[in-house]
Amino acid sequence: MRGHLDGLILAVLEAGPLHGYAIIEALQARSGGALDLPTGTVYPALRRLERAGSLAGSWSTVGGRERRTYKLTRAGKHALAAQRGEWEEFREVVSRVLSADPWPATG
Amino acid sequence: MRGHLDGLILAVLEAGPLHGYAIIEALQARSGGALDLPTGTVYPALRRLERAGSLAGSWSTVGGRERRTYKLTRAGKHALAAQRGEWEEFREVVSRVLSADPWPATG
DNA sequence: AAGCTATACGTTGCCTGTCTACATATGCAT
DNA sequence: ATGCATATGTAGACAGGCAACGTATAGCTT
Repeated sequence: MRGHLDGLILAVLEAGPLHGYAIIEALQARSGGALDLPTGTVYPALRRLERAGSLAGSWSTVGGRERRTYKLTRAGKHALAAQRGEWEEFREVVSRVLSADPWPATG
Repeated sequence: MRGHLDGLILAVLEAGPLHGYAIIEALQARSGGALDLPTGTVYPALRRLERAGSLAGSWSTVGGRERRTYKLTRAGKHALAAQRGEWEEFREVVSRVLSADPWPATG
């Protein structure tokens, strides 16, 4: 996801807290199946976001299985807003350069 | 530029061959000043693209200064088309997930 | 002549993010 | 017992991007 993973994770947690496995499924669902991120990508990212203060994690046991549920912190919401802004800017710049007319100064 | 740099470089070379320094300036111009890429980013990328067969480089001397001018190869044009396709997909997925309604199933 | 800026090339070495592969454990169905 | 879905995680490799550094010429100013 080339540096945009953090934003995506924060975005799916905006609707409410989820645990890691559910986050992977949520990303899959929201992307229409396009995003199938391996645990080796997502779990470290969650740790990273927690360490950064964007997420708060807590353990619970559901049906004999251990779960670590993450929720957005206030800082996380700000981070999400920032990520959305940065994404818009990034998107615009890349789209502009990528689709620039190959004919310089036609008229 | 997180993995999209190659596409941007190929895109500015679509209009015609340029040397490294001019590529940096072209990216700056096309992005409205947003992109100010350091040489440590661009020159290795050019080498990489040449090694990959997307660019063909040639030396020349202009005004006593050495220049390495790069032009798109046929493979490079295909690579550019592929990059554009990938970008569209990437853009759609990220935009969708990032801007997904926080209210699941409103009605 | 000395110094500065713009032009033009490049490398080295670090940091970060991502992924593959591996490791662990439970519940449930067969 | 075997296998699958659920659920967590780590270790190690790899690649891209960047800051910092290094080299050199042309041209202008002082």
